[in-house]
Amino acid sequence: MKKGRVTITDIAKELNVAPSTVSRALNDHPALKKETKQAVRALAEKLGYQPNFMALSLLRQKSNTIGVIVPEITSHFFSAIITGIQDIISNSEYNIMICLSNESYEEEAIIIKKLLKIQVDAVLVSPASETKNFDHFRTLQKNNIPVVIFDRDCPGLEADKILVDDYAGAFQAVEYLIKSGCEKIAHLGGPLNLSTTKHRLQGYLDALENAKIPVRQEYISHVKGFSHNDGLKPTTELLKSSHLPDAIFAMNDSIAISAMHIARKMGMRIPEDISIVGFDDEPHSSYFRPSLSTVWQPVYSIGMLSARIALGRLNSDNADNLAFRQEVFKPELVVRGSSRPFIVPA
Amino acid sequence: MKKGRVTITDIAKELNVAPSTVSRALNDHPALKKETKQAVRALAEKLGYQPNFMALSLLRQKSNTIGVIVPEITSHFFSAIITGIQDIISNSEYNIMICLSNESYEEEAIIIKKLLKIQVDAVLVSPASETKNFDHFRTLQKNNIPVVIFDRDCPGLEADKILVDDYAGAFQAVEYLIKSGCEKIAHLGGPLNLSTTKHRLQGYLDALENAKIPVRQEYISHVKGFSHNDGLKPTTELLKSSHLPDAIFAMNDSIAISAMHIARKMGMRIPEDISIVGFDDEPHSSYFRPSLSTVWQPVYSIGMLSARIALGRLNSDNADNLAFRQEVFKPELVVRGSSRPFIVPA
DNA sequence: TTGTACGCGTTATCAT
DNA sequence: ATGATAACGCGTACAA
Repeated sequence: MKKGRVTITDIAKELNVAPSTVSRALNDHPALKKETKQAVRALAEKLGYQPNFMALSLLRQKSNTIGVIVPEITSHFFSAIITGIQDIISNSEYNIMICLSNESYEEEAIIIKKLLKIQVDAVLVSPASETKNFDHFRTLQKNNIPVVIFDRDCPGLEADKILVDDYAGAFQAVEYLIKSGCEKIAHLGGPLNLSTTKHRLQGYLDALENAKIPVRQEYISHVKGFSHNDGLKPTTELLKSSHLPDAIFAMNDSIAISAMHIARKMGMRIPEDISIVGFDDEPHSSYFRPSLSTVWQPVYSIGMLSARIALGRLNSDNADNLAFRQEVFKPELVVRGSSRPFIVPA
Repeated sequence: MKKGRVTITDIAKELNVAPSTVSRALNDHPALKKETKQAVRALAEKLGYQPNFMALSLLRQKSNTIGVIVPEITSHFFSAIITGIQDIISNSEYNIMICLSNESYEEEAIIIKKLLKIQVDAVLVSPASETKNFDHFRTLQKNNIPVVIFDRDCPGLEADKILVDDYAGAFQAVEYLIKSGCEKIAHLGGPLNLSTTKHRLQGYLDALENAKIPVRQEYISHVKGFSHNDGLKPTTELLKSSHLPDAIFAMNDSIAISAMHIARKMGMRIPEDISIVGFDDEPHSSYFRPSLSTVWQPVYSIGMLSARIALGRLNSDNADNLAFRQEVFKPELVVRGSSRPFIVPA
């Protein structure tokens, strides 16, 4: 009796053949007698033989692992993207390793070192909000590891990119607010170095300009964070000012919801006194009262496409020569109860 | 010039020493001349040497990977647990591989085969709601892979378990509803083979009995799923009946929120006409109007403790002999606006 | 103090 | 049709 797992050598000994024969039998090598093949397979089955993944990895210099780096997973946004990635990759030969940067550049850099160490075959990444320098991603590329950027762009970095047209989404949202009769529209934005929030701000600004509404700096604030609690203070300050806005366009649903919360606490009616629009269309947003108007993003598709592109790079031999892909998904405004009704003319 | 990564052999050649010497220098072997050690380390540094993870894995027969299986990650509950797990494990030498069962027994079994194949060193798992047989977990154990069960219990399976006292949480919630004056309390429950929802149902039943309130079967329904949409139909049916309940205890926040939605749609006032209490305390629940009364669970701690216990098994040599741990966290009722106020006497 | 040889499990190449 | 051997990169028992 032998301890440990059963190896091809074990099978070989038992059958009085060479290990290489066993290997060939298991891999369905054409030049092999039917009987030997069958005998080997039968015994392998009986002994519960499992190929040793690490030995193969060492031999092929390939970990069969794809790294995925996201800022966090507690929001529906990233968890849904990851679900999309999983669903594609779990049907491939690859495994996926999910890593959380906690929006920290430093942690992101550490993660990349770790992924380099375990020799991942590809990396999908949505950079931390702190990240301004992309050299750590370039390091991956220098090691022949394909990098796919999703959701948050890295200007200047050459890589496959799956993005969302945040500018268009924001523009559409603010244009709608204007058409519904709002004139004093505030924006609760995010970090300026983040492509997504930067573009949302730009969409807001351009929609105002397009309607010849002057931009007022006191209507724009930059929230330090992405969750409910982070929106409370900025909203309070905004609504305490002498010039009350009649609408708020928030950079995401969580902030929009905390804005709704504060507005109501201060005695304002939604949407009669103030319209509120978010971004992301998180599943619970439609269950608020009033239900939250927001901008929907194809989260699941973003994940699936990112994964598919990564697999494409890994499977095609001439992958290196292929031009980088840049796909931009269109978001969609979803009008609900937190903003004044307005039928866009067809 | 050589392609590929630099290995200890490369360093050895360049320095005219044996590979083993390089290995020893890098591992700070005591019996080695200071100068050789320094020379090797200097060159290793210069060449950017990185130990080959796969070679080490093969040598030690250890993947340094811990598998984590959860039903899904889009709810805050599991994503927060995973964040807790990550935070502990990322400070160890281990990597973590997150796998989604999608509440399916079949997928769970496939995942376990995959984890077995890559020879994970330990597995943390919260079983799918479909899972009734735990032999696939036992298979892991037979392969000397420690299994840590969290949140959802596996009756009859001997393993480390990190659970929550769902019974107490439910009992507390329903007892509170009774004391606040509710008499016709309905329950929107989950699958009966799931320990969590089964215990919540039992807590509900016992709290009623404890108050000598007869149980009415038409007040109990079993929701097929865990998300908002799944709660709509059961709630509608419940509230269409001739015997209207004056309270609903839902098995989780999402279902509670869809119950609030339907109740309001049918013209009921919350909490005047009907009290609603959920379970989980998802972050957005406090922002609903009225804010949702619910039962809080220490999600992050569940994750951290599960990870710590797994690491403990992996690091101690006599781990096999150690008795299995079973930790049960206490949940806590959080009374908010969706249920009638009631001050519990001190 | 350092070099040699072997093994971890597998496959590919060369030989028979 | 199948066996022997080398190689992937590293650590270590043994030899020197």
